[in-house]
Amino acid sequence: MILSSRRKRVTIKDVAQAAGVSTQTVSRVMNKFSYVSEKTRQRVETVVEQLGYNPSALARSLSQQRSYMLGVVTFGLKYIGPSRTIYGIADKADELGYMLLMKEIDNFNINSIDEVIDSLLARQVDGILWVAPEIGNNHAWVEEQRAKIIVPVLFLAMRPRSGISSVSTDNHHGGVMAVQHLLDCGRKKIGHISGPLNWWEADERKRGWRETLEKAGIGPSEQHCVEGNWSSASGEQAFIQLLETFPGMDAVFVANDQMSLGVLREAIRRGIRVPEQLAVIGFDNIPESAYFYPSLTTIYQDLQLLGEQAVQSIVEMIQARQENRSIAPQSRFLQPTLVVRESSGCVL
Amino acid sequence: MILSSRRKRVTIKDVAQAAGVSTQTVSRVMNKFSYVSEKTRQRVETVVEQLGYNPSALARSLSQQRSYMLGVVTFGLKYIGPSRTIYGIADKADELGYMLLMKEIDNFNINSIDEVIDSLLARQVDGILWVAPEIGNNHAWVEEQRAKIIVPVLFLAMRPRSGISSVSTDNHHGGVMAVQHLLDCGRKKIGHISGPLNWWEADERKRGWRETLEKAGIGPSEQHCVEGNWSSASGEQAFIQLLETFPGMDAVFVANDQMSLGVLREAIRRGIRVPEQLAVIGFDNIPESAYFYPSLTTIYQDLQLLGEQAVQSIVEMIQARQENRSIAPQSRFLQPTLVVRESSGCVL
DNA sequence: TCCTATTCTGTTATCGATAACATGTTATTA
DNA sequence: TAATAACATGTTATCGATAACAGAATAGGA
Repeated sequence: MILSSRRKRVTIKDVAQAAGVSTQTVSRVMNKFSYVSEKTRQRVETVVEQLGYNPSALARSLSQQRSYMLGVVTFGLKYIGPSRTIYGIADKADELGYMLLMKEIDNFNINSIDEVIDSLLARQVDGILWVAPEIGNNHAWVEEQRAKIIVPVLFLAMRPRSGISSVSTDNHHGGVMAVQHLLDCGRKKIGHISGPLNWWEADERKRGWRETLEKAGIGPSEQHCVEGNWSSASGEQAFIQLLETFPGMDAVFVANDQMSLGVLREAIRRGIRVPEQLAVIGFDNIPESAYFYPSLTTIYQDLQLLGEQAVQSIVEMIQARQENRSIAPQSRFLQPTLVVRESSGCVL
Repeated sequence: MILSSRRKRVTIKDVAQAAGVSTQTVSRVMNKFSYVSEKTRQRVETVVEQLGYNPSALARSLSQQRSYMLGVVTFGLKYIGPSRTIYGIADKADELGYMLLMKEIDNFNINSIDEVIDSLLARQVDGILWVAPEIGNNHAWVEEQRAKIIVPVLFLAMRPRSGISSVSTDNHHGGVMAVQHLLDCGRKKIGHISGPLNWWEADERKRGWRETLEKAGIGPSEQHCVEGNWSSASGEQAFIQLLETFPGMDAVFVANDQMSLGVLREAIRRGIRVPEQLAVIGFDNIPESAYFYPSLTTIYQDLQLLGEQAVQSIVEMIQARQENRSIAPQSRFLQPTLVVRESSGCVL
C-alpha cells in the first residue's frame, strides 16, 4: 500500500450536506459564539467527527484577511544563538496561536531582502520578525522600504531607530558588567577580544569595555583590543596576538563564550594559569561554558526570553492594528546578568 | 508617522483595471508561458511595476490546491543538533522554492501530535518533515494515524519502518567506527557513556560499541556502560561512576560531545591524563570540540546534509504525487565519519 | 477565396471558508 | 393580544487567484 493515498479533502460543504444544513451553520458551529440550536450543534458536531473535518485555515485566512502566521526572517540559523531565539519565538507563538513561516537569508543585498519580504507578504503573514544581526549598514533598507511593508515589523538585536520597534539585549551594559566584575576582583590591566566590529552587538560590548575602563581612570588603548570573528579559532589567534601587544594583561573580557574557549585552551598550552595569572570572562553563557576548564565566568543573555518578548510585542502590534488603534513604536532592551564561575577567580 | 499604515493590498483586479484587460490576462502575464501579445504584456508589466503588485500566494494556493510550503515539526530546537538540521532544511527548501511552516512540539502525547498535524494540513502544506527524535514508542502513532495524513511525510532520525520514508544518520556504524578506532589505537578496556537509552539514536550507538567489542573477542559487560542524558553535567557524573565500576578502563566512547566535555573536565581535575592514561572519543563534532583540551576525537554526523537530503526527498515525493506516479517509501542512511584529534592519542 | 490552425483575450466557475444581509420562528413584554 | 426582542437558519457576495471554456482575430495552406 502506498502512503498518503490521494484522498480528497473534507470541506465545509461535505459536512453541510451530510448534516443537512447550510455551510454557514457549520461555520457557526465551528467558530462557537453564535446562535445555533443545541440539536443542530450536536448533529453537526457528530458529522464533523465522523468525516474528520479539518477546516482549511488557508480559505479562512483569505476570507478574513488574517492568517495567524508570523513571518520570521533569520540569519545564521546554524549557530546556537539564533536557534535559541527561535526556540523562544516558537514557544510563545504556539502559546498565542500563531504559526511561523520561516525564511533564512544568506546575504543582505537589497534584492534578496525585497524578495523575502514579498514572499512573506504574499502569504499574508500578520507580522514579521527580523531575526538577523545588524552588520555594517545592512539595515539601511529599513528606512526606505518600510513604507511598502503593510504589516507590523519588529526587529531583534537592532540599534534603536526612531519610529521602529525593536527588542535587543543591552550589550553595552553587558560589557560594562563584565569589566566592572574584573575591576571588582582587583584586576587592572584588562584586555578585550571583540567580535567583528561591524556587528552592532560586538561594537556595543566593546564600548562597554572602553567606557568602564575610562570611568575607572584606566585609559584603555586600542592596542589592548583585538578583533575576532566569534569562532574559537579566532579567539585563540586573537589571544596570541594580545599577549604580544599587551604583555602585562591580567584579565581579558572576551566577547563570546566560543572565543573564550580558544583563549582557555591556549592559556593551558602556554602554562598561563587561569584565573591566578589571568582572569577570563565571556559572553552568552552557552550551556557548555559551565564545563570549560576552568568553568567560565560569563555574561548571560537570555535569547529565549528575547524571542518570547518579540512575539509578545508583535502580537500586540497586530492586535492594535486590527482594532485600528495606533501603538507607538519603541525600542526595548533586555538586561543580561553576570554568572560568576571559576575563570574570573573571585566570588564576590 | 506610524509604521505600517493600513494600506490596502494591490490585487490582480486593480492591475487588470488599470491596464484595461481582464484578470485572466494579468494572470497569464504573471505566470509566463501562455499566449499574450507583446504589447499587452508590456502594458501589464508596466502597471504591475507602478502599483507594486505582489500576487497573493494564499489565493494561488487555494485555487491550485498547492501551497509550496513544507510543514516542519521540531523537538528540542533549543539544542544545537536540531537547529543544524533546520539550517540544512531551510537552505534546501529555499533553493527548491519552498517555504517552511514550523511547529515545535514539547511532548509526544497523541492529542498534541494530532493537533500539530491538523494545523499543518489546514494550511495546505505540500508535505511534512518530522524532525523529532524517536524516544520510547513516541512514534507509535505513525502506524495508526498515517492514513489520515493526506500528504507525503518524511521522518528524520527514525528507526526504519517498512512502508515509511525516513532519512537518518547511521548511528550504529558511527558507534562501530568509534570503538574500532580505539581498538586500532591499541586500547582494550573500552567503556561507554551512552545517551538516554530510550532514544533510538543512543541505543544504536551503544549497540555499535557492544557489537564491535564482541567481534574483537572482548565481551563487554553492562558494568562498563553508564547512561547519561546528553548534558555535560551528566557526562561528568557518568564518568565518575564508570571510574568505580570499571577501574582498569583505558578508553571511553562517549555518545556525544557535550558529555565528553564533562569527562575531560573531570579527568583534568583528577589528574587523569588524556589521552595517555585514558583515550576519549565523542560523537557529533560540534564546532567547539576542536578546542576542547585536549581537542576531541569524535564521530562527525552531518546534520546539515541530513536536512538537505530530507527536503530533496520529500520534494521528490510531492512531485511524484502531483503527477500521480507512485514512489516506493524507503529508509535511507547517511554515513558519519571519523575525525581524529588529540583525545584518542593516535593518528593512524 | 475559403478553411483550418494558431494566437490572443474575455467570461464563468471554482478553491474553502466567512461577512453581511434576509427571513422565519420562538419567547418576552407591554 | 399585538409588538418587540432574541434566537435560529439560509442566501448571496466576497476574499484573490487559477482552470476551463469560448469567442475573436490573425496567419497559413489548399
